Amino acid sequence: MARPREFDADEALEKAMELFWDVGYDEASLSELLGAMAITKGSFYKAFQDKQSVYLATLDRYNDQVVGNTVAFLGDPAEGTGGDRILALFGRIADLAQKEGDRLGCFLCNALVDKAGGSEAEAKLQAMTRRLENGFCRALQDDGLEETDARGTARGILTAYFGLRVLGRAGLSADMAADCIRQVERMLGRVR
Amino acid sequence: MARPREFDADEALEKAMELFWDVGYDEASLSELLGAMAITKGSFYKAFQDKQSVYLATLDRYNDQVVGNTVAFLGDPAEGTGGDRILALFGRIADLAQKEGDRLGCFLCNALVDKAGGSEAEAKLQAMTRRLENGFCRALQDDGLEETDARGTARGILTAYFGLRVLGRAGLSADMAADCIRQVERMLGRVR
DNA sequence: AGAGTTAGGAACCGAATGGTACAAAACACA
DNA sequence: TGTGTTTTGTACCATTCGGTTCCTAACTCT
Repeated sequence: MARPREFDADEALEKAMELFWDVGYDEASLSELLGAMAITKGSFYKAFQDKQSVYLATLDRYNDQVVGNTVAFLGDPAEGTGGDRILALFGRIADLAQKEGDRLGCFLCNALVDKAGGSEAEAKLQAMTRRLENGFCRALQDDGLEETDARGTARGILTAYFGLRVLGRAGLSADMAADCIRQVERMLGRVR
Repeated sequence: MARPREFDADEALEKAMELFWDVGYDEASLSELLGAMAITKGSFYKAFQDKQSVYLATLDRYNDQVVGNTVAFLGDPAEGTGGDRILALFGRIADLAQKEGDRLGCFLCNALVDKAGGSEAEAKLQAMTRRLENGFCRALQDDGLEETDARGTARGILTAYFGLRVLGRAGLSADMAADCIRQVERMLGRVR
């Protein structure tokens, strides 16, 4: 029984996430943020609390969507063995990074380095990291590895994952990516 | 034949590097920078050009000192085989990261994610990355690996290196670090 | 001691920062 | 067609940003 909102809050949050993902928290000024979200200051502060809470919301969004999809893919038996899924994930990331102009990297990884958003953001990021680790771990367990072995290997793979995403943001070359993936294969016991 | 400088420019640059290392480029405001360097604005702009050129100078400093030392260590036969040196380096990093309160990570890695300082900074960072890769590569060649094999493995190790440093900045646990190192051992062909 | 030169520090600059206040606009409902 | 409610946009806020100006202090050399 009042004036309806003229923008889609979810869509605006998506745009905000893309900006934070690209340039980080501080470098994303409020005016840039408003431009990306295609709303004005009034709507912004009416719909959300402030810049930081929008940042936290985008972290949640990344967790729900990107991390969620990734973990789901890692746990999907239809995509082959656990090892197959892990390698496929790395292949996708490498392909993405090689594309000219795509220098985003991983929002989780970038945000971990950024250290913005206070302790609340840090807690979210650690939870996301654990979730990713568990995704790798379960994929390995699907291949018959016992809990402790799978955990250890999963952590090694998680490390390689973050490393690859840093290099992707730095501008990864095709053969560099191929070499990285070959090492992941070695972690999976697939000697080549 | 004039008034001498009251501060050590090299020492001030060291402090500037520590600040950029910790919080990144944008988050390090000029006043914070001046506080860390223990000089006032007049001296700052007299001795250096501006904030960005100081940032670039700290990147050079990191390259000269930290990256230089690391590569020197990797190439020092007195420290054991090439594999020994690589594992020792990872062990040192893991120990450092586990220490409570040390959440700096690697300046090179942080700066790669930060994407600040323009194309000049980017060129320096890519050069540093290549230098590190070559350090790993030569260490592996010392163990008898041929050029192409060493190159591929070095890149995998470089990836693990960056991943470990991201996790270190995120707050690495002791067993997480141990698991990561175990995977590096696997890359080195030392099955365990 | 005096001249010449450079460092230091404070005042000042416009622009941009994140955030607030408020009036006008646009709707739902009676 | 009002009436009440919420959104929207604009004007405004103090603060901080990186950077400049300029005068004084401190030194070296003759």
